[in-house]
Amino acid sequence: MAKTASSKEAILAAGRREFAARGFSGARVEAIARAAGCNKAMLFYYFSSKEKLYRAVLAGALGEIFAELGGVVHARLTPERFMERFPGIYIRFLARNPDLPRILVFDLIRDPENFSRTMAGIFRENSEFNPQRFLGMVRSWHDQGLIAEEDPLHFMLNVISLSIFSFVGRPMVEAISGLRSEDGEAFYRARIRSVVRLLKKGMLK
Amino acid sequence: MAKTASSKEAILAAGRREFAARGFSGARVEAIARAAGCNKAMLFYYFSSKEKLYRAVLAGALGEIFAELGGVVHARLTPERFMERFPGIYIRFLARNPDLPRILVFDLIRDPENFSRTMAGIFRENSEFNPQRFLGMVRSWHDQGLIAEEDPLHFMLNVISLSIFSFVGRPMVEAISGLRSEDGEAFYRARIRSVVRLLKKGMLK
Amino acid sequence: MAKTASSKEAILAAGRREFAARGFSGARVEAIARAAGCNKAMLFYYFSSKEKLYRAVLAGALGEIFAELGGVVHARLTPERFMERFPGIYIRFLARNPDLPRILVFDLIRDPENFSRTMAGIFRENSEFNPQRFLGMVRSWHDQGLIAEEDPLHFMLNVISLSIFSFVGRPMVEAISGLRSEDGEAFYRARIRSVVRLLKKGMLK
Amino acid sequence: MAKTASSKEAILAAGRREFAARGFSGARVEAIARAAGCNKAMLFYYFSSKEKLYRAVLAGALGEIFAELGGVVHARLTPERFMERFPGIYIRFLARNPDLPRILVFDLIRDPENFSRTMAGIFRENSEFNPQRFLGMVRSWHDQGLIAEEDPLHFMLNVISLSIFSFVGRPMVEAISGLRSEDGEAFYRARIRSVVRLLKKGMLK
DNA sequence: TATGAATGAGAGTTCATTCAT
DNA sequence: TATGAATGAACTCTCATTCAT
Repeated sequence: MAKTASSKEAILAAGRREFAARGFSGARVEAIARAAGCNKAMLFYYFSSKEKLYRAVLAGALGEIFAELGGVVHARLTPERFMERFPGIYIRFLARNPDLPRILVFDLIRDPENFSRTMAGIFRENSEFNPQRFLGMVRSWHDQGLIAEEDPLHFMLNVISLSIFSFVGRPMVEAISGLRSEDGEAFYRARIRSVVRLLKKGMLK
Repeated sequence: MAKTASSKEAILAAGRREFAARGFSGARVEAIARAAGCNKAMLFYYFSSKEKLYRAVLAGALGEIFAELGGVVHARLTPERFMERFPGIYIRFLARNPDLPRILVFDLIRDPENFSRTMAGIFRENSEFNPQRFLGMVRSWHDQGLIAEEDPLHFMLNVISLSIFSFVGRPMVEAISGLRSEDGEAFYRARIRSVVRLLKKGMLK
Repeated sequence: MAKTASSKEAILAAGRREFAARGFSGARVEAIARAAGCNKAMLFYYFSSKEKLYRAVLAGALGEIFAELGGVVHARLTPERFMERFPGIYIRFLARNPDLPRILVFDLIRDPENFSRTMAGIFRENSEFNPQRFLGMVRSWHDQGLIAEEDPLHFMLNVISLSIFSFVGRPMVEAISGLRSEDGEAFYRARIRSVVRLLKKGMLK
Repeated sequence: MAKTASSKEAILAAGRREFAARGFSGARVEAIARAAGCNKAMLFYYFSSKEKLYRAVLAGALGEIFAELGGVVHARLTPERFMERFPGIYIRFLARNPDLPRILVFDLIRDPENFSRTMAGIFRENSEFNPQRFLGMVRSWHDQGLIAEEDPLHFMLNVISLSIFSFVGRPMVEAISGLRSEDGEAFYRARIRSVVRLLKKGMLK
C-alpha cells in the first residue's frame, strides 16, 4: 500500500479483503501481509494474532455500517421515509464495500457469540446509532397505526434481509434462474426499486 | 454413528455438520472422521479428497432443498397460493435442517462459480423442480397482471431473501435489538406469518 | 534409529539427548525428529507438544533413577552399608546415563513446581522405592545413635549433593583448579572412594 | 528500574534475573528490556548481542563469587578454620544472590567450554583469589597430615558440592521427602551447621 | 542515548493425504 | 473395508537483530 498509510492501516485493509474472500480459516496471514506490503511479523507486532486481527476487521466493518445507519435514523423519521431511503443507502453502501456483507455473514455463521459481543461493543462506543431508540420508534409507528408489523424484530428482519441478501444471494438466484443480471449500477438500481416497492406496499398500512 | 448406517453415510452426515459449523477451510478431516466414528483414511477411501467430500455434501444439501421445492411448484399454482405456502415450507425445512442454509451461504461467498456449477448439475439430475418452468410461470403471473414485480429475478430474490436470511440474520437482529426472540417453534410461526403477510400485501396486485 | 524400535521410543531417546544437551528451550523439535530418524510431525502425533514430550522424558529419567534406588534400600539396611553402597551405585548409574543429571538439574531450576509434581507421580506408580519408608529408616538410625545428623532432609541433601554434583560441577572444579581429572573410569573410582570416605567418617557416630 | 541507575546497569541486572530463571535459550531479550525499563534496541546498543550480554552476566556472577572467596583464603589459613567458615560464607552469599547458582549451573551444563574460558578470564583479572595458591595450600594440608583427602580436586568437589547443591537440590529433596523445610534463615542456619559438621568430622584427620 | 517500526530466519504445530498391513 | 503410522508442505507465530529518526 501507499508508503504514507501506516502499516497498521494497510494490514487492516488487506485483512478485510482476505477475510471477506476466504473466511477466517481460509485466509492466510502470509497473503494478508504481502497484500499490505509488509512483513508477516508486522501483523503480529500490531495485532498479536490472526484472531485478534480478525476481530479488529470485524469491528471496523460493523462500525462503518452503523455509522452509515446513524445518518438515516433521526427523530422525526416517518416509516414511509425510512422505507424509501434505507434500502438505497444500505444497498449502495454494501455495493461500495463488498467485503462487509461477506465478513458479516461469514462470522454470523462461524461464531454468533463473538458477533453479538462485537456488536454490543460497537453500540457502546458509537453514539450515532442507538438501536434502542430506533426500536422505540418502530413500536410507536405501530401504535400510531402506521405499519402492519407489530414486532420490531420481524420488522427489522424483513428490512435487513431484503437489503443484505441482495448481495450474498445474487449468485444463487442467477444460478437458479439462469439469468445473468446486469452488472453493477443497473442491478443495484433495479434492486433498490424492487425492495422499496415491496416494503412500502407490504408494510405500510 | 450407528453401526447399521454405512461408513460412507456416516461420513457424509458428519461432514455436513462440520462444514456447516466451520466452513470448508475451517472444517477438519480428522474431526469429520471422528464424528463419523471411523478412520481418517476411510474418508479418503470413499471420497478421495476433502474437496470432493465437500462437493458431495453441498450437492446433497442442494438436492434436498430442490426436492422440497419441487413439491410446491406445479402447473396450476397461483401467486397467492405460492406466497402463502412457500415461506412456510421453506422456513420449516431449513429449521429442520439448520446445516443447509449455513453450507449454502458459506459456499455462496467462498466460491460462487462452484456453487453455480453444482446447482446446474442438480437441476440436470433432478426433474422434480424445473427452474425454467418456474420462471415462465412468474413471467406469466406478471403478464396476467397478478403481481407487481416484472423481473422474475428480483421476485425470487425477494422471496428467498426473506426466508433464508431468517436463519442467518437472526443472531444479528437479536444483537442489534437486544431482544431475544422466542426459541424454536414460536419464532418460526411468527416469522412465517410476517413473511407471508409482507409478500402477499407487497407483491400481489 | 533401528527400524525395529518403535518411533515413539526413538523420539523419547532422542529427546532425552537433545534436552540434556540444550535444555528445554534450547532443544529443537526438528533436531529431535532428525535424530530419531523420523518426521517432525510424528513427534506431535505421539506426544502432541514439545512440552509434553519433555515431561515424558523427565518422567522416564526420574523413573529410572528411582528404580535404581529401590535396589539399594531394603529393610535391614544399616547406615554404614548405605553409605558404602549408595554413592557407587548412584554415581555409576549417572555416569552410564549422563543425560539424566543434566535434565534433572535443568528442570530443577527452570520449573521446580513441575519437577515436584512429576516426582510425586513417579512415587505413586513406582512401588520399588518408597521415600517415606526410607525417611523413617533415617530417623530410626539417628534414634539408635548410629548417625550424627538428626534431620533426614539434611542427611539426604548431603548424600545426594556429593553424588550428583560430581557430574555437573566437574568442569567447574577443573576450571578452578586447572587440573584435568582423568577421564572416565579412573575419575569415577576416585570420586566414589572420596565420597564414601567422607560420608562414613563424617556422618556415622 | 530506578531512573538513577544507568540503563546499562539496569539491563545487566534484569538479564541476570531472566537468565537465571530461564537459562540462555529460554530468556527473552524483550523480557529483559522490559524488566530493565528500556527499549530492546538499547540492549543491543550496549551489549551488541544476547550472547554478549549473557557473557557479561556470567562474568559478573563469577566475579562476585570469587571476590567473596578471596576474603576467606589467606596465607595462614588452617583447614579447620576453612571448613568452619567457607560453607557459611558461601551459602549465605548464594542465598543473598539466588540467581548466581542458577546461572552457574545452567551454563555449566549448556556450554562447559565457555564456562571454563570465562572463569580463566576472571582469575586473570581478579587478583583477590588465586586458585593455584589455594590448591598448593590444600596439598600442603595433606602433606602435613591435617586432612584425609589427598587429591585437591576431590577436596574441592566435596566442599563445593555440599554448598552449592543446597540451593539447586532443595526442591528435589523436598519433593522426595515430602518435608517442606523452613523457609529462609532457619533453613540456611541448619544447612550450614550440617555441612560444617560433616566436613570437619569427615575430612579432618 | 533513546525509540517504535521493521525484518528474515526459523520455531513449533497443523493438516490433508498416503502407505503398509 | 478398515486402521495406525507416516509424511511433506504449509501454517501461525516468535525472536534476535537492525533501521530510521
